[in-house]
Amino acid sequence: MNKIDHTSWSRDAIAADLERAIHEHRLPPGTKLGEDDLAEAYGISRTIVRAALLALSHRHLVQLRRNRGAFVAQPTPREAREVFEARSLLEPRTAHSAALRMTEADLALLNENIRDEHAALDAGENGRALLLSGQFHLEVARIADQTTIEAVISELISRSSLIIALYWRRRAALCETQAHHALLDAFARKDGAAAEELMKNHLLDLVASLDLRNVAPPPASLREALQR
Amino acid sequence: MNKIDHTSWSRDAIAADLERAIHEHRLPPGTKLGEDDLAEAYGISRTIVRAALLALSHRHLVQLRRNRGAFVAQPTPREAREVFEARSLLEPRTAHSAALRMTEADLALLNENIRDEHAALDAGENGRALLLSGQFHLEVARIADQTTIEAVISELISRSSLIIALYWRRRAALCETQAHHALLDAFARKDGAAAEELMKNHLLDLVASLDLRNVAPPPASLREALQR
DNA sequence: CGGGACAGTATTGTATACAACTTTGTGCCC
DNA sequence: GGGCACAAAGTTGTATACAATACTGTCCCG
Repeated sequence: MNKIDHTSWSRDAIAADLERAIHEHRLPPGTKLGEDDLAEAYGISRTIVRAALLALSHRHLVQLRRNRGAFVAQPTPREAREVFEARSLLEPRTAHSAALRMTEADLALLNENIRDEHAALDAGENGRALLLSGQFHLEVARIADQTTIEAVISELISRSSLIIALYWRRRAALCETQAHHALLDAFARKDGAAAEELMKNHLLDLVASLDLRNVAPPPASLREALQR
Repeated sequence: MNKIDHTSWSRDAIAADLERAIHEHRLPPGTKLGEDDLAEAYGISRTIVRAALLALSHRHLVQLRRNRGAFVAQPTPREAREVFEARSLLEPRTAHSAALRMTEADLALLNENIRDEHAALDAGENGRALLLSGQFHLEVARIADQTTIEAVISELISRSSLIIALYWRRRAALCETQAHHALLDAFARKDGAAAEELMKNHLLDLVASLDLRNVAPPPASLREALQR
């Protein structure tokens, strides 16, 4: 693997870099993240890589298996349901708060985000579109000015990206940006109740677009499958 | 510091041990957690201590300051409000679900928990009582069978303990166990709506019992105070 | 030819050595 | 005596060496 150009990677920088790659589906669920590989790729020692992997494991993006290594997490159907259950408890009310606090600058930012997402979709950059879609939700939490809830939602969004990688059914990504457009309208009107309802339905639509029948997620490797 | 007897402490065991000590207020907010001290106390090298501290920092129980060390976190009044805001979004609905799924064994467990809490209070073991009070809330999430939400609540409860250490006003701890008793009644009746409402009010009471006027939390040390 | 034991290889787990930084103490100069 | 520069001590940050464990391939035996 080529060395990634960067003067000096910190633990957090590496964790963020990996999280982004996971979020964009460049590192699909089950991918092994070898310590030596990563250390060489980033040009540092395993010490920092280990710390970054530990950080990602606390966000449930990486599964650590003792003496076996780190793997990009593979949420089960149950975990997938739970993640969206949690999001539906947090995000609608957060959208409500955000609507009431919305400024012109915030609206412009969200609008730009939607535009970029469209552009990414048109260019066939699905990973980037997914990342931007997540950023939209995160931005809403930021606008609601709830740092703590924002941190929780941030993790849930990243996990949602893994869930989508495993269980996405429809290819119709249009509904995504449309829902965001509708939310933006409600935000522009500072209509908290409408934003709350739209967010709630948006999340329900997302879950509905998943195929969570009890098919086991693809194993990390053929070997893994044989061990069961 | 004396060496704590244990054949071999793992990273998670140390993190759990420290978290418990923080939860019970044996390690008050601002306490410096020196790596050498902990390594000697647990009879292991700094490597594992660092990993445990990193884990705790991800739960916002420990604040890591580069080149300065690890300190038991000192939530700001704002953070305190946000933590209870998050709890009030998650816990009432979770209590609702729990009520519908409640079994006799669950009821017995919760009942025992309340009894222990009473006993601890009578014995003047306030730290232990606080830990048990937190466990009650965590147990509810477990009964609701929502692992993901349970993990989030677990962190919020631990942080709440730090908040209470810093901002607790009333000494009247009676309301605590009374609220838990009322919840238990609703659970026994499998009355989800009542449980949801009781939990909501219980959390509101908790916030109301805090003094979150913008007094800065006590500094980690005299030195810290002078630096500002 | 199949299966199991075993050795070799590769990867992770832990401890430790050293570097970098912060803090603390001392002394000089004004 | 106050303040600044500098030196010393202590603590954290990072890399690396070694130990422990898991994986892979080979050989031997039935």
